Amino acid sequence: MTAPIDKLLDYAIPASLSSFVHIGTRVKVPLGRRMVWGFVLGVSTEEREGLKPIAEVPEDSPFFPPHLAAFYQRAAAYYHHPPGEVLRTALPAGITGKVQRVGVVHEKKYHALDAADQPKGARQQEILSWLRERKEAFGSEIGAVFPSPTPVLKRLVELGLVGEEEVERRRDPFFDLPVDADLRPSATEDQGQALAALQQALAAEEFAGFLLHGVTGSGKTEVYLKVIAAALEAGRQALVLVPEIAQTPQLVARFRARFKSGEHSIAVLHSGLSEGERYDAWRAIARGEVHIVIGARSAVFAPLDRLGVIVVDEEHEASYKQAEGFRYNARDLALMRGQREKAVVILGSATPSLVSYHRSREGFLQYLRLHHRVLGRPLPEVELVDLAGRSMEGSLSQEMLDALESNLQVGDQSLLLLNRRGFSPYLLCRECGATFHCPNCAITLTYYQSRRLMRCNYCDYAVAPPTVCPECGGGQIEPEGAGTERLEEELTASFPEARIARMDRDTMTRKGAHQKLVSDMEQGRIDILVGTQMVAKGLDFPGVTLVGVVGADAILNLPDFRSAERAFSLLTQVAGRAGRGERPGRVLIQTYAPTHHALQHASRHDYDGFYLEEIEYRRALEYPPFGHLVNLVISGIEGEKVAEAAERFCDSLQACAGEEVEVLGPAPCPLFRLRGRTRYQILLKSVTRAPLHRLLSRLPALRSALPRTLKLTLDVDPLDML
DNA sequence: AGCACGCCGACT
DNA sequence: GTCGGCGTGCTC
Repeated sequence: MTAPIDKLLDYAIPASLSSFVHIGTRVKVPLGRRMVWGFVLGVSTEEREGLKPIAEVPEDSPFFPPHLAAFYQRAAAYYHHPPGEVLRTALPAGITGKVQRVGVVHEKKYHALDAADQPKGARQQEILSWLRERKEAFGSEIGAVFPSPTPVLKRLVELGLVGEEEVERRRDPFFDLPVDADLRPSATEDQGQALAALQQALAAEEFAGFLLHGVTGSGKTEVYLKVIAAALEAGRQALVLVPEIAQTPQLVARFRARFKSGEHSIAVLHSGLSEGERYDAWRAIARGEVHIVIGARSAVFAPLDRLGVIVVDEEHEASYKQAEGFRYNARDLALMRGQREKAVVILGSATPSLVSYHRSREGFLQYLRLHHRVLGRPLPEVELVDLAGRSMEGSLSQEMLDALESNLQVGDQSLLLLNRRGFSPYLLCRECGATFHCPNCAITLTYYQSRRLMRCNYCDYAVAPPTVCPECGGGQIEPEGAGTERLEEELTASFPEARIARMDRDTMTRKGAHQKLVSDMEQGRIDILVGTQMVAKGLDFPGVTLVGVVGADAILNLPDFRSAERAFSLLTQVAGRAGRGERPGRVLIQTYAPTHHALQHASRHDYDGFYLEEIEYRRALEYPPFGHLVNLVISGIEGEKVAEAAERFCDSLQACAGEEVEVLGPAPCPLFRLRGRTRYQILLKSVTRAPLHRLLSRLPALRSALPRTLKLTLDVDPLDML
């Protein structure tokens, strides 16, 4: 059922429906007093008393091939999440709700019949001879050549010269987009070696997991393209996961360029699709018409039947983890799926997650390295700018200003990273020190000068900034610290002649905004691009020779055991944006902690050095990859009750836990209040997974002791614990 | 989730 | 004497 019920329910198959009910079919069934949508995960011929019958099987079934039923259930079991909710996440939206919001769209398709007759009308002759040439065509295709052809076609059908049929039409937003020219560079030596290993594994038709570790600009995409071509050649299919499609238009464009010929169909799944487009893409995949699926994390559930290759690009990205509801990690599920379907799984990254790198050293993943940038381009030189003891007027040091100035002089582009949205992270009363907090969340309100408001970045609460301090009545309320909006303003003041643009969640909301900014950068219409971590990802601008990181410390200082890893990875990624063209790049990182190991190793492009140092911290604390974590969050409106219940719940967990599982907490979450709810967390830690899963399987029983007004959320393998 | 049941206070 | 608040339990 698409309801949060922990178990699967059994229904009788009425004789009249028996030939339509298979694994993967969508069915309407009675549940209590209502009718709900469900999906068939298993079929049995055994007779059983007392089952309610399936009420209806719609025409658009089946939705997924039989072997995926087991995969979905495995995912549900691993994350201890109700199978129905898993299906709701996995399948396209709009088919499981009360109202059927999407449906099949039909279109007329015409074909010339075998008849020598010529019609009398000129228009009829014109269209018929065109159609005889083409053999068959959709109504819309004919309409594109001849204006309003429908009445003419109707007459031709009546005359028996043309046949028509209703066919299902796939809504495809990429259908009309122009395709770039395909460049097929020959493989470098590194790429050749990686490809040989991958193709051998593909030919073996067994599961094989790879970590493709290639510095930025080393040509990982070309490796993906070539392996996928080999898989298609062998009659198998490919699944490509990317962190966020909207941010990787260049990658999608290269796939479309390479596989544009009619024989291979690509489906692109992403959050920007309408429900109808998503539904159509899903159905086309389920019918076996699609050979390559490119998509964000939920594409890991796509109903491909003969998978040969799964690519997880930028595997270290946190966006592979769904942060609410069914909290799965698409990278981990991709490995699970690859094992079940005997596919080759490639995790690609310039900065692999510590966990994946560790798994490659342990032998679970085969390690492939691309050492060099293509065309022998050098990695940029990185300098750390120590801010300690300086007084700066704005956010930028003299070194940074000088570097920007000289880059402007020679006409090169610069990229500045500041991982903070808005104008300033908070407003401060100069007289009494008051700051302004979100009433729903334990966080200061970010000040947005352009819109004259203070906004919570977590719950979107917004309010006009006060002109007098509500605490002391003083009138000196000023922004403290800087976000991208303020940085953009500072730059405009320092470099009035420069063309400056900003890229963050606030400027990228309009449809096509991202595309426009990318093309402006590519065409050299921007001198300085300011942005949040968005600018660090997936973009390839050959004109950028200077990258500046304005506040490295904001990334380092999050209260999370992974903050060093995240900082190393983000800094390395953004540094890799410099010098991808003909001229070498340069990177400046401003920090108050220049000796931090993440910064030191990032500045030397030394992944292994970082790994060897960071892995010892993890080992000492039994954090991943040495221990496995589950984060339990108990939340509710009334803070007192939550604290009390969390305490009691923790005790009962402790009582069940046994020796191997450590139960830590309860502790207030770093975001103690979020969207009006008070939150406590309990962390479970274990060196092996089995005892952890045993404890979690007792959770439904333990949960019933919690008051129903409180919510318990469960996060297996959490990525952040805020 | 969504629906029914059941137990308490406030009203015609 | 009944209407409706929400805490609790169940759904093949």
